Amino acid sequence: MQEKSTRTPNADRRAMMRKKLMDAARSLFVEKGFAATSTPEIVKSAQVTRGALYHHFEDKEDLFRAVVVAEAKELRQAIEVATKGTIDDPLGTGSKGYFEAMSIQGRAQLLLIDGPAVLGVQEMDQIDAGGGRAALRTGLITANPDLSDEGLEAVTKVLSAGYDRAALAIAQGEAAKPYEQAMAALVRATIS
Amino acid sequence: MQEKSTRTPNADRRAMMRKKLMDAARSLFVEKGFAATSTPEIVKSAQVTRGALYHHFEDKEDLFRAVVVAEAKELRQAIEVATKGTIDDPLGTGSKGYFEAMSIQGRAQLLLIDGPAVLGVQEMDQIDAGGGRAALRTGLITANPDLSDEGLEAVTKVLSAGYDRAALAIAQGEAAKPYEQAMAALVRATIS
DNA sequence: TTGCATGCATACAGCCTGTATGTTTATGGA
DNA sequence: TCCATAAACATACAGGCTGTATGCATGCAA
Repeated sequence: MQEKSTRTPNADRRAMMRKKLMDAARSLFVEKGFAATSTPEIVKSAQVTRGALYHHFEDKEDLFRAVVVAEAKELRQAIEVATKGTIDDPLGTGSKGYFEAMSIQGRAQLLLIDGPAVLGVQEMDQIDAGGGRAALRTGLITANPDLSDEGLEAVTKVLSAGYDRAALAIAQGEAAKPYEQAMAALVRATIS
Repeated sequence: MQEKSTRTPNADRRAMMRKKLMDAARSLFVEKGFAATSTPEIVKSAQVTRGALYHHFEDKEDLFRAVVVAEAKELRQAIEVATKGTIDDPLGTGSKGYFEAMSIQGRAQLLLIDGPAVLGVQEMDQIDAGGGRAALRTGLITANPDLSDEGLEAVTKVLSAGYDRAALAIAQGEAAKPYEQAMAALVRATIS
């Protein structure tokens, strides 16, 4: 009479189930895209039932959102760690950190392609808040405090877009170096 | 031996039906996105039946592809027209033409967000071939023939990504000028 | 211990997609 | 002109997916 000795407190249980679903979902979303991934597939991969999924998430999109938010958070933290305590060339360091963090399998697809399409550009902007773009902006300002405040936001956004496209190209198998150099040159030109 | 039928069954009729479906589809895709648009909605809006849709297009994705390809073609032609016969500052002219062409309602969403998500980054790259990016590259080379051939492709891509993000931001209601200036500055820095 | 809330599984209704099948219309040869 | 045929389009159907409703079990608090 082996009682259920695995009496996991509800809070842990909840976190574990969410993680299990999010991991399975992430994997499938990356592999086949959001639209082509069905909830039956996800729960089968996670070895639970759709009841669990819809208990923990509002709907399929909400699960996707959770995956993307977690991904954005990891990216943000990776950049933070990389740039933490760097005194000289924070832009170069941050750039390196960004490319490295974005080389994680599926991350570019999730954050740059499916995210905007499924959640919308506006919401993805929110989710990204404080991510690479913010670091880039402070880096630019630090390197050249004279940068006009007026256009700074726009410059930051388009440069950040360059970084994103570079990361995506690299994720698709293109060589990294030309892109790293291209972005470095653009940033250098911007702050001088 | 049944030889190849050379008959041309009502070509005009065919073109008109395709256009009617593509127009209705474009409108709904822009309004609600690809995934949230159903084929019953599309054909209702076009005042035909799903039979017509599936007669002219393989599936919903194929219809979307047709819409996107047409959109990309219009963009390309608009840029061509704008830059045609410009002697000085072809980059500035092309830039202006690009932004103007990208201000068409829904175009940025279709080409920059839904396109890559639905058709994939690779295929969108094909579809865009000869579009703004090609014009940008030749413009860069013309302005400064010394640009290293090695990294030119990468530079072109990240700059092009900047243009795209700028166009998207403008399409979302942000002011155009800061973005136009930011891109002009980046391009200037690149060719000098 | 008891009653309730939470966690999860099962069942169901509605919609959507793609295909198969039927009907009309136009075309080009006889 | 008329007919055979392929294209154009409409209708019907099968399977799958989403989200919700419902039911049972388990942890928790009183």
